[in-house]
This record gives sequence, structure tokens and C-alpha cells, in this order.
Amino acid sequence: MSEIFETPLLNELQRDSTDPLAEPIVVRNAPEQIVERLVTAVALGVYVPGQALPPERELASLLGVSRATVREALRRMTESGFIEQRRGRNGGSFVLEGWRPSSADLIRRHLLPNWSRFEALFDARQLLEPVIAATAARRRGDGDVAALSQALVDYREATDREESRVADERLHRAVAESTHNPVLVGLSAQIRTRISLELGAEPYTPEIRRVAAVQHGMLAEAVIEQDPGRAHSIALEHFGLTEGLVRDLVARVGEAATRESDG
Amino acid sequence: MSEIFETPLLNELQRDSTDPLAEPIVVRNAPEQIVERLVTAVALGVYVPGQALPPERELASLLGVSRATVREALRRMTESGFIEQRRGRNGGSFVLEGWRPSSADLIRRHLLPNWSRFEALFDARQLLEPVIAATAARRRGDGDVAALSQALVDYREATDREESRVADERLHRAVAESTHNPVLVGLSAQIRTRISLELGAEPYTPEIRRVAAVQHGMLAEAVIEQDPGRAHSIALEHFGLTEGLVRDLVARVGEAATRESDG
DNA sequence: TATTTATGGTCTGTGGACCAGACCTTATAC
DNA sequence: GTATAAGGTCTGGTCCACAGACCATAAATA
Repeated sequence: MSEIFETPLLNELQRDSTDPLAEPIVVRNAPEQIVERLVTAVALGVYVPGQALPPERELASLLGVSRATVREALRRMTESGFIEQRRGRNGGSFVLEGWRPSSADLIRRHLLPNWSRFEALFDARQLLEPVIAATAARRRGDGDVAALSQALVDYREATDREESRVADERLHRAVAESTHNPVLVGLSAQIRTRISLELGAEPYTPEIRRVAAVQHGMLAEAVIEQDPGRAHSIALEHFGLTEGLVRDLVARVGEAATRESDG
Repeated sequence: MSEIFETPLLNELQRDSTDPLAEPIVVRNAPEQIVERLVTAVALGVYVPGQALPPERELASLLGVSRATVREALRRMTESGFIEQRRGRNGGSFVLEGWRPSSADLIRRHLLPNWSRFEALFDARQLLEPVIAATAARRRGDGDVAALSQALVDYREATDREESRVADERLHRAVAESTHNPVLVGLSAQIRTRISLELGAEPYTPEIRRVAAVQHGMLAEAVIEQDPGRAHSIALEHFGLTEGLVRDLVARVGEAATRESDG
């Protein structure tokens, strides 16, 4: 009887419909899932452009699949221009620099058509992250302080966009982990990943990085000093900033696109 | 290039690890997913014990799979004692009454071993649902009032545990839907489903149902009257009640289990 | 009572996904 | 110049899902 409770619990954050039987079953085959994991890993900064993914044989054993399957995943990623495979000793699968479409292009082709989904995602983030931040401030333990300070230092020392992204991810994860609740950690990571993935390059201009650095500093500080109220309001403002930026960007590009199609 | 953005976005709310490559790839095959959907549908009250699921051929076409695959899923569910299949005209796959293990049994065999996961889930719920409720109060439109009042009436008119569960689900969904944010609706539904699934029977004693009815009434009212602060605090209290109940239950059964194994 | 019909139950052949593992090719390190 | 660490190729096998035909049963209905 009880094995039915062992079914991996439903994991679909956003099935479009509300009726469990309304949508077709999709068997997510292995290569597809592997691509997703690898793209996620890059989005989260585990591998940065120029770096090689683990060798095929190692990936196969890490992921518990055959090498043929890993190769199929890598083949698709090569085809998409996401990685480049090089042979010989010191070869490997290298994450390409320019795999993200240009900002304007991305927005026109991806962001605009799916704008309502993004809006909901940003909106949810701005509602949920402050709660997570406040909870983190309330619950952080002594062990969390080190991770928070370290992430903050990394962020301040980041010199380019890529390093900023990675440090940003670490800092927000450190905050989420200070809640000591894996569900919240997972939720926060999932929101970040989805935004990072779908958005590609977040608009990390030097100016924005400066503002964000200040906010990150204040956020980490509020958590360290166990001040939930401040953590909440800083997070609110911080995530509002990003949302505002993207909104402006989309508006500008959207207008441009409209003008073009009119002309 | 852009097709890589079309990968169904990562959906795993709670992968245990934080490293995308640390865990094996699991190909969730079709029957497994179908079982999950059907169990979910029952957990959400779409089908109640005694009722028949749709006929196999219809399920196959709804879910976009072959009948053989549906049959495999139903075979597993029959094996687990979840449904009973009857042949002939007016036959079908009937949800069994007693498919949930008894409370104490369930707790001993399932809740105790996974207690930390539940704790995190309840904790997250108590943090997130009040925000959702407050947001619902802030954003509810005229169209939401009808759904809220109707759900409330259903809840009050519910006579047995099963009807209460269904009405409860509807009411909380109506609240979530008043936020007009599909991400929040999905999140709330997912938390509810997981708790409902893993918990099996929530402790719906008549007494609890009376208290919950009052709270539900106040919650719906606060949302209808667009009072975010009240909605927040009522939700906090309401979800605290459930958590407290389960916590007590587990403590009692846990003690009993300890005494037994000592004796 | 006989027939129709809506359901579950059974079978067969086909294609594709994934696996295990051996072996080939290339480019670098030593 | 050789050893080595990577990617590239091939084979044979297993299992899963599909399509579709057909069988068996029990209730509704004529």
C-alpha cells in the first residue's frame, strides 16, 4: 500500500492548467533532461564561458546514464551553439562566450511573446523574496555569517559581468540558506534560475552593478544583524529595481519593434 | 539558437542537492507520471472515493498516450489498492474508500521517517500563504468574489470529511486565484497537493472543521473586503492551526511508537 | 428474454530510446 | 616519439510505448 506514497512528488511548478488530466503526458527523455541540467549549471555560474564541462565519461557516471546518452545531449548543445567540442588531450566540451542571443534579439524573439509569464514570475519574486530575506534574518545561525560575508566580498571584487552573475547567485543562495528551510532554498533557486535562464543576460551595466552592490551589502548586513524588517524592505527594493529595469528595457525594445513593423 | 530556450523549464521544486550534476537522471516514464496525475486528482478532490475515473480509452486520449500505457498505470494503482477495476457496461476504475492507510499507521510508516521534509513544507506554507492571502486581498477583482463566496458556501454545507476536503481545496484555490498571478496559484496548489498527498487524511475532526470553517469565513471575507492585513494574519493563524495539529498528532504517535519499541 | 453497448482484458508487431562495451581518432604533455 | 586524455564510431541487445485489432463481461434496453 505505502509504495504509492513513494511516487516522486509532483514537481511541476507551473503547469498551465489547473486540471491534472487536461494536459498530455510528456516523457522527458534523458538527453533533454541532461541539456536542462547543464544549461542550468551554466546559468547558475557553476561553469562559466570558456570553461570545459566534465568529460563525457565522467558526466555519464555522475548522471547515471550511458555515454551515448550524454553524447546526444552534448550534440544538441553543440548544435544550438551553446558549447564547442574539442578533441584530443585537453579537449572537452567548452561553454561558448556568445551563446546568449543579443539583448535586443532575445527580447524581441523570446521576452515579448512570453511577457505575461515573466511578469508573473517577477511579481512572484518580489512578493516571495522579501519574506525569505526576513525569515533568513530571523533564523540565521552563526555558520551562515561566513557564507554571507564571503559572498559579499566576492560580489564586490567581481570585475566583469560573468563574475557578477556568479557572485549574485551565491549571495542570494546564502541568504536563502540562512532560512534553514530547504523548501525555501529550492523555491528561491528555482525562481532565480528561471529568470536567469529565460532572461539570459540580466542588464548588468556597471551602474546597475554599483547600485546592486550597495543593496546586496545592506541585505547581507540586515541578515547578519538579524533585522527582519530591514531585510524585508531592502529585498523589496532590490527586486523591484531589477523588475523595473527589465520592464523599461522591454518597453524600449517593444516600441522599437513596433516602429519597425509600422515602417 | 533559440530553441534551447524552449526546453521545458526546470520544474523540480525540491531536488535534494544544490549541484545540478550531483543527482542521477531519472526518466519518469509514462505510467509513473499517469499514476501521479491520477493520485493528485484524487488528492485534490477531482474524484472522490466511490467515483469512477474516466474510461481507459478516454484517459488515453486526454493524456495523449496509448491505451496500453494507461492500462499499465491503472494496473499499478489496482495493485496498490488505490482503485478497483470492474468490467462490463457501467464498469470502470473506481477509487476505493479505504485507500489511505490508517492515521497512526500512516504516521508511523511515512510521516515519522520523513518528518524533516514535512516540517520544512509546513513551515514554508505558513510563511508563503499569508503573503498570498494578503496579495489576494489587495488584488481581487469583481469576478473573484463569486468564486470566493461560492467556495465558502460549499465549505459550510459540507457534511462529511471528503466534502470538506474538496471544499477546502476550492476555497484556498479561489483565494490564490484572486492574486491573478499563475505562479502564485501554482505554488499554492503545489504546496497543498504535496501536503495532502503525503499526509493522506488531514485530521478533519468535526471540531477542527468548525474552527476551520470560521477561519475560512474570515479569510474569504478579508479578501472580499480587500483587507490585506487581516487576510495575512488570518492565514497565518489558519495554517498555524493545521501545523500544530499535525505536530501534536505526530508527537503522540511518535511517543506511542517509542513506548512500544521499548516494551 | 435477446440484443446492444460500454466498459475492461488480451495479443501482436513495430519503432525508438537507452544501455554496455569495444574500438578508432586526435591533439597535447612529457 | 610515445603515452595519454579526451572526443568519435559502431554493434547488439533490452525495454518501453504505440497502434490497432480483437475478446469477454455485465448492464441497459428493446
